[in-house]
Amino acid sequence: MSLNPHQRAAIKEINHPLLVIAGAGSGKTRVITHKIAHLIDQGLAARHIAALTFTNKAAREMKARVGKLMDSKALRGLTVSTFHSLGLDILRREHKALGFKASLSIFDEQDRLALLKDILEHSKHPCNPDKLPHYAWQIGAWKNDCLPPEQILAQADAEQQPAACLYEEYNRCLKAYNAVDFDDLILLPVQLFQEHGEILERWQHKLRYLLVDEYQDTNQTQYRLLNLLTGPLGRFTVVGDDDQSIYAWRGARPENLQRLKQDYPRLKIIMLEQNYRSTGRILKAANALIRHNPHVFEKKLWSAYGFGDPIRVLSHADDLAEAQQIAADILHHHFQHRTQWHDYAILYRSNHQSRVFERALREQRIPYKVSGGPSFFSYTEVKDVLAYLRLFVNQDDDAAFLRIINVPKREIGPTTLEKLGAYAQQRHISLFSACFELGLEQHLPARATARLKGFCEWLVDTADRAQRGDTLGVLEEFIDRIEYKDHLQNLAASPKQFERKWQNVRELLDWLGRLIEEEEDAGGKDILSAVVAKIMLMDVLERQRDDSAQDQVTLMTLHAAKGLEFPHVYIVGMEEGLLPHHKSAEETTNDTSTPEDLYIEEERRLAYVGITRAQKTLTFSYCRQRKRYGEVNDCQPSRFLEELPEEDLEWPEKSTLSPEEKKARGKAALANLKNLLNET
DNA sequence: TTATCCAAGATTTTT
DNA sequence: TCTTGGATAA
Repeated sequence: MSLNPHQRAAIKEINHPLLVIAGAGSGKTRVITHKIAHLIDQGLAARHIAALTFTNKAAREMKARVGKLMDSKALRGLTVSTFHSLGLDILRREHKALGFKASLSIFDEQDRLALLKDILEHSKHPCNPDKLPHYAWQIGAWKNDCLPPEQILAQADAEQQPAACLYEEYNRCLKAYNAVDFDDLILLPVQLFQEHGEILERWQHKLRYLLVDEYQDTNQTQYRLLNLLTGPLGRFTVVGDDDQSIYAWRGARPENLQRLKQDYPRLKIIMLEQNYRSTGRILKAANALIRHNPHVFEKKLWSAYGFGDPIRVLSHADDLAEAQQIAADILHHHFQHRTQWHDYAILYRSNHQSRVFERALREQRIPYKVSGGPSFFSYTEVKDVLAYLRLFVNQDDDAAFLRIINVPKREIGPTTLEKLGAYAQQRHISLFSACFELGLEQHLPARATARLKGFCEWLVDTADRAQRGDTLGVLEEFIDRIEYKDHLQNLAASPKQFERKWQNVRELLDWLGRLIEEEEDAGGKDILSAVVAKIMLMDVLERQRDDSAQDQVTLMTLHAAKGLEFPHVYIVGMEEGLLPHHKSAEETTNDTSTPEDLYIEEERRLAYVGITRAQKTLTFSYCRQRKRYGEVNDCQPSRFLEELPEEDLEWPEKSTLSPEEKKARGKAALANLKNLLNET
């Protein structure tokens, strides 16, 4: 397909910083990939170009698509990666300037929580242990806003003071463990560049043009990184859509779109409004819905395709009926129109809604896949094995140490660890180092010390052999040696569960094998270290590479659906309280500026994302009653249904209430709920 | 140190 | 309703 004039303009514009406002389905990935090709044609070497995405999947896809445009020789050295991978790359190369060793560990969310808990238990912070998740969230939020501890401590009010102290202590511990968390992968490079002009210059020299996908999802720190890397000239193209910003709750700052105008006066803005995905009617509905949000960049999607079928709105007695009828509807439609199963998607607000649909689809013998859900790396067995690997690479990684020191059982229990921890804390050293200190024997019984030492020696020995060669062989052997398989068998509730867990371990090892090979081919040193760091940044989607080829109905959350498209889309659970979801009382009080409105706006964008996934037909559904946590509740249809053009809806059960009455009811119900939450 | 029971809490989640 | 983690007993 050829490019339209706007797309072509976006590709040719290379002398000004460029913002492309790209509506859903307007071919934004095509713009980025063609622009990379264009830049190379203009004589800029591929190694000076970087395209940044948020997910591994997006990066992979982009790589594949550029690969189709140009031959691989011209693309050598091109960077197409996630923000986090780029950050890791920078950290691994510049670790000395930041005072880290090359063998970094990466802490995930669980590691962060465990570390914070440990800090609270071992030192006398004035923090309430019950609010641990809140502190973890707060620290992440500060890091996403590019605010290091020193700055927070200086400006924190009395209420924030405890969390600020905790933040500082937490960072100190990370440093001591030679570890960074996910947010540090962006924040530390920013700090590095701010403090070391010569290093920044080197990187600016290396990366001379940056392209960013899903720009509306950048947070403050990522924006700053972009700022620094592209320099005052602003050699970048960023592509985004403010209407598809659905990650503000995670620190994304869609206002980064507007900020560009102020920070780069030379900025050019190009709008892509022609949609190559949906029927006119679906776009009309999407435009109508999103008009209810305030806009800085007015845009209106249009399509050269036909107007299409009316949008259906189905009403059901309860969630069970909803699932069964939609399964029946898909079955019927499938046979009537001779479609493929993968033409259908069922989208919902929250994961727990998938259950009842899974059952209904199974009963109708409709093949399906559930996308999303728990990440591969959230499984205990995967985390355990990874913890061992992290320790092989970096023995000071206390989070990993604590995780597996007694897994499988080695008769090293809480009492021993308690004493070891206190000792390590007092000497300001890692748990691993503490095991070898002579002074430790005064605090612990000889048997316990011997066991600890024995384990540590084995660890060093294994790590050594793994680093010297036949890395994968050593890894296979160590799984055997610690009798992890037996451990899983003992732990598992059923043979089936055991099978699954063991399978996960095998899969992890397969991956490691592949990554090790890749790394060896690339001729890198420190192979194990590189591989372990890389695997921490991967996600479950990597596994589904093969799945996607199968003919199955897709079930997923609206969040997960961003960037995808399906001929026939069902958006289910269109109810007040579910699709605008009710927020917890705590969060409501946290925000300062009209939180209620901002919140509804993001929920509306979520609905917008859902609608714009549909190519040919779109069906909404809601329940009059829904079972929640075992309790039956009455539901009202979502206010968003009222915001769609009535003449395009086929809504047989539309209630007799006027829109105003409904809106009032919805608001009242929400207010009521908030009061209830506040009181308790 | 390990096994078992009970209570709390349950949006979304790119890395 | 279901899962997960913490407290308690053996």
